[in-house]
Amino acid sequence: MKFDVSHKDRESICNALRRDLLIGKFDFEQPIREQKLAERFGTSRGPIRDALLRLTQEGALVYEANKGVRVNSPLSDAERNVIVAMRLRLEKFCLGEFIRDAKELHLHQLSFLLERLNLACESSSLPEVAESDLALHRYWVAQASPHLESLWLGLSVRMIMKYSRLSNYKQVIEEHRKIVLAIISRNLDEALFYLEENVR
Amino acid sequence: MKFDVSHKDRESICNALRRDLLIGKFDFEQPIREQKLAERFGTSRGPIRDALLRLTQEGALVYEANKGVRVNSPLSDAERNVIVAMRLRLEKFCLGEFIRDAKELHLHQLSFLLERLNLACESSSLPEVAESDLALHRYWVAQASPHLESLWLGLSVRMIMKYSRLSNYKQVIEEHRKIVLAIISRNLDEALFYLEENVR
DNA sequence: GCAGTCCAGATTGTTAACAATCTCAGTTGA
DNA sequence: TCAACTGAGATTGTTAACAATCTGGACTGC
Repeated sequence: MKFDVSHKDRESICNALRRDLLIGKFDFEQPIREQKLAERFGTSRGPIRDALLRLTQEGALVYEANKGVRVNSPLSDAERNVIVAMRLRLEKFCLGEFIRDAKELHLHQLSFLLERLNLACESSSLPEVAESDLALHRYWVAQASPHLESLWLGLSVRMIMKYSRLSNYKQVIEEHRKIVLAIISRNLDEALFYLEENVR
Repeated sequence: MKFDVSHKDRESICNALRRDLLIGKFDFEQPIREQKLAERFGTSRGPIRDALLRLTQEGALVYEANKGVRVNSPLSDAERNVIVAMRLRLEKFCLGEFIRDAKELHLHQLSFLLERLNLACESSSLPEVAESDLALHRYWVAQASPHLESLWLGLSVRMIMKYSRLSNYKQVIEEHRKIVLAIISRNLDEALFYLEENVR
């Protein structure tokens, strides 16, 4: 397993921008300029365009011909409800598969990701909390179905951009601790219950 | 080698490739080469990369670092069921919004798209049928919520790539005629019923 | 004043050349 | 024999230059 901390490849650029969008670093509707990002990441505009195009397809940005991309406008409450329902439908399926198939190694990895979230909350770093939160959920999704992973990511980012209720760190930790404990004891119903409580 | 000079902008390239993928022109797992597509569309590799990246995010293709993209592997039945459920959740919401807000103009446009599907079926052209089918559904989704349009597109493409049951043209026409008639008479329950019958 | 025109700077769109990486057949040497 | 190495060709990754388009403000003629 390898970790990419460099900020030079496309994946890392995309992740860094996604995190900025998640924590509300940019305003809704704000235009995003390629040249500025190219300077920030120390590359040419090519890889930047790749990352922006990808975030556009995820729904975080919106593209207009010959005008580039800007941050997408916020969802209506009704639209957000639909997205939440879709994410829950997807993530519950993955959680079921995960609990059925997870080996000891995977459960241990879950504990590790929970601990990472714990540390992020204790240091009160919003970017770290947002990323650790997503990474934990993403783990069981990716393990259960790589096919559905990028779809899940788009839904989650779009959800969180609307209401970032990650400010109550104590509650964040408590909710995820309940989910992970239920998974480790392979109690599907309990895990689904706490997942719904956390996501909705 | 045949040139597709009528399709030069990124959107058109993406649409042309998506149609090829929908009708099964490429095998699952088959690698897609940038240079070959660049020659086909008469452009350089830049715009081709944009289109491939977008189709990757939609889930039709899959990317591997330094190896390019290949056609994604087929979904399992369980994964497809999840996708179908998500698409229905999304499209039913949009259909509700559409029936509530549609003006005479929009209903007329619906009739036009239905007629286009009709002609495609009569000429037994699979690419045309696939495209007209998607265009019809896409219309009420886009009218109801531009925010959700690209999400819907990804779900639909991924669904259809697994089972292309578009071979029974007579049934395709009949199913969509029922949906459109229900929409025009603003009968939501009936429209939702026929939509579920058609999608699932 | 004001609608219309025009220009210059800013920004995105495209291209070709080059760099980095992968693939795979052919070779080597134990 | 066969595992490991090697190198040429194929393919993707990146870059800088150039083309096309948009934007905003100054200018013009009325």
